[in-house]
Amino acid sequence: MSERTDASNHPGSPRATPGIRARNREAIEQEILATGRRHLAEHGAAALSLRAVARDLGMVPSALYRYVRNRDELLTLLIVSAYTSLAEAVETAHDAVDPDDLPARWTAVGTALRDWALSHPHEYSLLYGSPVPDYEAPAESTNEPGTRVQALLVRLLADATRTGRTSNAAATISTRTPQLATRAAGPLLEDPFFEGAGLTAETLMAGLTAWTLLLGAVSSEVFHQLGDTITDPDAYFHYLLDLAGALVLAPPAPPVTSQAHHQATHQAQHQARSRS
Amino acid sequence: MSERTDASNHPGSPRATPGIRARNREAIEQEILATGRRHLAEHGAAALSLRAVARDLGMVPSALYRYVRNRDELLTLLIVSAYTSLAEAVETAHDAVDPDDLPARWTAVGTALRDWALSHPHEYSLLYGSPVPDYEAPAESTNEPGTRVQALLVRLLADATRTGRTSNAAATISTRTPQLATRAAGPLLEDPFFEGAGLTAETLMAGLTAWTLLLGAVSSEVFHQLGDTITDPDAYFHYLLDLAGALVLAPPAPPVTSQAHHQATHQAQHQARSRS
DNA sequence: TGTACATCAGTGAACGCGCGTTCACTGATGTAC
DNA sequence: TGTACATCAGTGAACGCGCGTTCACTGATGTAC
Repeated sequence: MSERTDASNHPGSPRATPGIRARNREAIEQEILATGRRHLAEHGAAALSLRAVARDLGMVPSALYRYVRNRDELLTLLIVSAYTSLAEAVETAHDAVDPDDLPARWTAVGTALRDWALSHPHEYSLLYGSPVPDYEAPAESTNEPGTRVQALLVRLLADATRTGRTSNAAATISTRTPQLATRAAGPLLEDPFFEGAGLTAETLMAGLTAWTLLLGAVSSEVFHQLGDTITDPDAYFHYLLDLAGALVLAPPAPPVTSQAHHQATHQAQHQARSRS
Repeated sequence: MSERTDASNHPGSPRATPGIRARNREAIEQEILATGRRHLAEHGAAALSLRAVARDLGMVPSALYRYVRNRDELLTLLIVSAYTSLAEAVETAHDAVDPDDLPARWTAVGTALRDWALSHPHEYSLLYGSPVPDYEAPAESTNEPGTRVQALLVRLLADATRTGRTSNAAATISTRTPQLATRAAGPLLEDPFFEGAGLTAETLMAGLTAWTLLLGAVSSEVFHQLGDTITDPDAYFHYLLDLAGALVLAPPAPPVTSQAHHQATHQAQHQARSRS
């Protein structure tokens, strides 16, 4: 094999050995993605055009077709890239936190999501805004990166369930909640995505509520639907985030005497038992 | 004046008396709006074009400029029209319900909003989805129709506050909520839109939470973000709607003995007093 | 090591499309006297 | 009542723009023998 590659070195060629074409190809694929991302960030998905990207790369438009089947495929690549960027931001924030502090994990996820959205508004729109007309993302390339954040939250729910630190706030404030939860969440619990996490219907639905509230809060801010009346978006967001977290997770143990701590733990375990 | 109009009837003209031009003008303005709406509904805002609308009307494109300054103005008209259509749907549903049954009013508003959104997805996207690129809605024409639904909800909150039927669920499930509420809602309470409703910071923020949750639920459904895992969107929506309502309104008096009803009323009034 | 061929990246021209907007114009409708 | 003029709706042609995509091509890179 190495002989092959040596042999491919024509005399006088100053370039490195293995697959000069393959190298260039990968480099250019990266450049295409990068300028695609830039265009997306600056002008939004609707204005994304193969011609414009080619222009920016100093290429003729038709050249792009060596790398991409058509405009839709470029869009798909960018969607995957955006999901990945978001997921990495969120996972990094999440992993920087004491894994045993469940509310802190929720807060980290929520704030990271919001920060990412505010600094990548067009990407956020592409992922969680109105669908791009006449485009449908192919599930096979989009599903996995598109659910990493949710998967993280399912792990959080699973940890909470396992250690008896889920909240039953929803049932507390609305007596009709449990039956509605069972009806809505029943089939979901058998979905591979949730199966194995050991969630109850109530916990799953509380989690979905928190997620919906989080996305709603971020969307209303990114899409400028708050009007100019909301003067302190930070406070508004953290109110919602705190409330959403409280729907899912039991309140954190207050800084207390060891005896009170004992009680809290006991209570949590009791909850866990009565749930199974 | 009637002489004038009579005089304008040329001999042989079969048309009615007052302002044949004015009549035609209004009729055509309506037609433009109607076909604009149709295009919006069928292809979405991004695909809305003056030329296409003109084509559908059997006119030459330049003719539209007699009625509309440019494309953006048409878009503005359609936005106002969509807001109005939504508001009318919601108000009708709301007014069909016993005004003293606060939870029923909330449910009516929520379901009407969802139904309207599901049957007008592109209009909903235009109002509550990602912003249209390079377009900013002029506040002066958009503000009033764009806040009718929220105004309705503020009235609901005001009624609840006045009769002591607000919920303090948020404070119950998260102890940090009240201070966060004060911080976030403080300036808002002085906004003319909320002033005079007599809301507390907590109630206002609970209302905003409910609204965010409602929009989040509807958006996730209209924008197909639920994935195919959610098999029963009705149940999912009603779970969220019920929960959102319970954040704002005290639980409805159960069907009880008159004595228990007495107690409930007493308790509600106590709440109302302790709040002021 | 050298030669013949295959592969591949990128070019340049062209296709057909739809868009918003301007402009000088015609002919009907309305108005003043 | 009749005439002269003003207003207005709608026409038709044109401007300049950008888009996605196809196609035959050149020349460099890689491969088989």
